[in-house]
Amino acid sequence: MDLHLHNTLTRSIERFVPIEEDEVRLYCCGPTVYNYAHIGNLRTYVFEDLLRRVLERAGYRVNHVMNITDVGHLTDDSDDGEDKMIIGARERGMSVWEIAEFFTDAFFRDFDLLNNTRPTVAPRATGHIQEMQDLITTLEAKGYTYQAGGNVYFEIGKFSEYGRLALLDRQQLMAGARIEVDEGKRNPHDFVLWFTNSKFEHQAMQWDSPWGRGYPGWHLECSAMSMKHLGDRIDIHCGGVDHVNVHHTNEIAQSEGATGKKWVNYWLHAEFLIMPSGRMGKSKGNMVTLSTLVDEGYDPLDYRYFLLGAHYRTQLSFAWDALAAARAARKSLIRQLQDAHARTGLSVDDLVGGSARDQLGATARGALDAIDDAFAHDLNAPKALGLLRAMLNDGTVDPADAARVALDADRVFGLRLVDELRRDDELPDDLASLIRERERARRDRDYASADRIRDRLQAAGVRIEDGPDGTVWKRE
RNA sequence: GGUGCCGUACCCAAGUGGCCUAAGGGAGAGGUCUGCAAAACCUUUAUUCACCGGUUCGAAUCCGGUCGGCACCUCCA
Repeated sequence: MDLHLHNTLTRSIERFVPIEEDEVRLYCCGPTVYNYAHIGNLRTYVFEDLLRRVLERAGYRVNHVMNITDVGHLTDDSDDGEDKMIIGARERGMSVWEIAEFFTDAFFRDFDLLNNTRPTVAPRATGHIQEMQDLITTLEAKGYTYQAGGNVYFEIGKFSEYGRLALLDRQQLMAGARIEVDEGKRNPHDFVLWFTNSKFEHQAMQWDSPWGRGYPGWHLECSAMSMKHLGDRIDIHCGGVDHVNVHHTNEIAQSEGATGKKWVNYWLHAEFLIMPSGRMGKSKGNMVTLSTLVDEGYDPLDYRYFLLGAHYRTQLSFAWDALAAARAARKSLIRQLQDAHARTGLSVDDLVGGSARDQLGATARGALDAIDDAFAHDLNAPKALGLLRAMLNDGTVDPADAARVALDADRVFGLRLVDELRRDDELPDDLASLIRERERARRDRDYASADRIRDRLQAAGVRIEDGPDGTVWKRE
């Protein structure tokens, strides 16, 4: 399986070649834990999970690091901002440490509900203050920094490659277009490596440092933790597109400035989920969380299916209609799979285990190959999903083959299709006897009783379908 | 001002120059089945890819332009 991925560095799709033959070093920008993740944030994590699953399918061992940023960051980049963690803490009446823990737990709950694979390591920024300070010391020794107004800055003018990722022209950058210019900066795009408390008396999280008591700048943790857990050079770094211009651009400057080596070989960025009112954000008042979807009666996997229906590099508009369509589509996919399974008479384990490619019929094998090709071509999940549906619609494919291909492909889709089949394997005795009772009633043409029993089963989450071959039941 | 993305059926959406007289899903319509219901299944819905030029034997796909939508350049996936 030859992987091709879109690299933001070159704005083109490149063949993926890892540094080590069998292993991939993957760093994903994680959450800042001062509030709930919204479904826009979650789109990026589902994309990263897709990437990870495809890498593993291609045979790589993935060392996947995702940071938890539990240090507050300013509300904006000017020096008079307030720490987001403090705002969150004040609003909820908790300490900043409690806030961080609370929202980290909430984050991983959503993460799991979407069936994302947990990272190998999820390091916390507050646990890496020393590493960040060491990084500053290194940069200082190499002449990339200066101090002004109590803060330590990175001087972008000293890093000749600055802005290459974002294709920024330094002459064209609009200084202070939308933000206050920090008087202390030599260049408006210089950024803070270390804040001291000289200007922030209310900062709740502070640490001693060679530059005074304070806290780290917000780009620093990713560089420091990536280097600590993955080494000086990594294969892939990913995050949302909004990070290209500032966050990742600055991360590159400080990382490569410190090591003198090329830091990241492939940059992958997920496009945004867009609300009808524009970008989602707390301040815009258009924030939707996974809990919102669940409260509206959706399964988190309906949202995952919705996301899989669009390529990660295209903006996706959120709409309740579209989510409802995804739910219906996921249901019908499960139904097709259940039917295929039922026609084989095989156990679920037989179908999961025996998916050796060369034992499949030609059509099924061709479909599986095409699905893998789609995954390998810059993670084209929507195409792969279409191919899977087309194969399931193809009446000439042996049902056992169809089920095997579906379950195999689902190791990448992550829709828990195996679990859906297993749920059908057994029915509690009381419900089973109700079904038998209803069958007798129907034989006796006592349709009133039969309908009453059907309603009871429905209430218990079991749907009854009377077909030409008898009655079958399905879990709702 | 800079940097990108996008415009494909009623809606979402894939499309890696010829297998595209364009996947897949949703919704709609008609039908089969059925005590009823539900589900399922079948049929059906773009000779066309915003528009105009160009390159090519050949373009939805490449190039240029026009119109329209969106995002980033503020912490923000």
